[in-house]
Amino acid sequence: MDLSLLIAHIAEYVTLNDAEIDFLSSILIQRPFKQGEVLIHAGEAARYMVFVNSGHVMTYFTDDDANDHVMQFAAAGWWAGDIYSISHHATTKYSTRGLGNGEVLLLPRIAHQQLLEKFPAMERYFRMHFQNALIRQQLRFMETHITTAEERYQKFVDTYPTLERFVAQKYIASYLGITPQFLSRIRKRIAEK
Amino acid sequence: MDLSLLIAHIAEYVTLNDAEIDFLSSILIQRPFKQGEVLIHAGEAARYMVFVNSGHVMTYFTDDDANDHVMQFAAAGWWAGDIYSISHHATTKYSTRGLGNGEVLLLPRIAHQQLLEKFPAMERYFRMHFQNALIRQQLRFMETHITTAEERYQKFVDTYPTLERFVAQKYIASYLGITPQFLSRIRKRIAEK
DNA sequence: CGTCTATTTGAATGTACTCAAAAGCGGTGG
DNA sequence: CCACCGCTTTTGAGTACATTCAAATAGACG
Repeated sequence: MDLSLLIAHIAEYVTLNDAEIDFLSSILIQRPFKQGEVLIHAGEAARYMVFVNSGHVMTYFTDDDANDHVMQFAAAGWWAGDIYSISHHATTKYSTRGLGNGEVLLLPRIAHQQLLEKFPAMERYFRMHFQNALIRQQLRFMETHITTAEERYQKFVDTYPTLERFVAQKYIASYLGITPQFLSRIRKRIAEK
Repeated sequence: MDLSLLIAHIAEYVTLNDAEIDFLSSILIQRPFKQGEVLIHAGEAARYMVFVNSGHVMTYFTDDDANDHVMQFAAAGWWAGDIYSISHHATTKYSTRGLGNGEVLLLPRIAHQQLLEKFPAMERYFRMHFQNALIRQQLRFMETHITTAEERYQKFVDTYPTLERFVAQKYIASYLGITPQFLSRIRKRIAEK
């Protein structure tokens, strides 16, 4: 199993010893996926944290009118999924789906708790990880207040230049908080420049 | 110094021993504030984490056109302020200001780091705190995508029923991501029902 | 090739914004 | 105590950004 990406990610925050790496490698589950495959289904009890090893995934929820709302796109080297359901052990409202082919590492909920209890370094790692995730989320939130949809789309293209090849525009629209029709018009406007 | 609120908040997640409580009490700074007083100024190096002991505060940034954008309201028992600047030791773009009279506890940046290094329980506490803060922030973000301004205002009133007495409507409007004029119209519409 | 879904385009509509002015409100000084 | 000043809130009119509904076109996949 290839843990190098995850270990590199952790090493940005804390130094791991061999015992920690061994434990990690003993609890993680390798899970390849294909284009469009759903890895976590809404309605399930949340059993796993999801780390993207290669490719991309998206986490989204489906409302009563069967419209999907994308919470997050995650590229290789990112954590994905619905933290709420993991931390509260509740059924999740969010599904996580592969975009293109790739692979995720699944960290079972119980194993995650053991990891945190056994290894202070891992507690520290996740503290820093959540702290930074919160910072990014706050930034994204503030930006939606002060930018137009066109500016957000431009920024999205800059941030995820490869993603448009794998994911339907309607999901990008949803991620940006606009309708697919309006994204189509934005793209037309940009193309005409 | 009254640490009871903070200790109660921590106790929701972890159990503290006397050494931890003593250390906490030795590093925290009590800081009363009056209506409208600015506790953290944008442009400063971020020196403190801010815990609200009584009253309310808001954290906001001021754009080039001198418009304020409210990131967060915090009631007693909440942490406030710009985590980014604390964790990256950068000057902050956000100010934090008292609403009504009250008191905050300031946790100096360095002391916070010592706290995390010395006491695994505190590392655990902040991991859980940031994790939950991230969950709430994600929820708030998704909700802005699928609700109208009127629904968000209604929810705001339900969540912070006392806050409207202390804070100018234009700040509530900013928090909701709308203009003060439009909030005024929303309130009129609701009153007519 | 045919079917299903996604995207594009058009037209009408709605939500929220901008600009502008009036009214309200709170504090300060004469 | 009240008159004035500055700031907030309200109201009005016009506008822009984004949505909805509907239909046509394009793409993907068996």
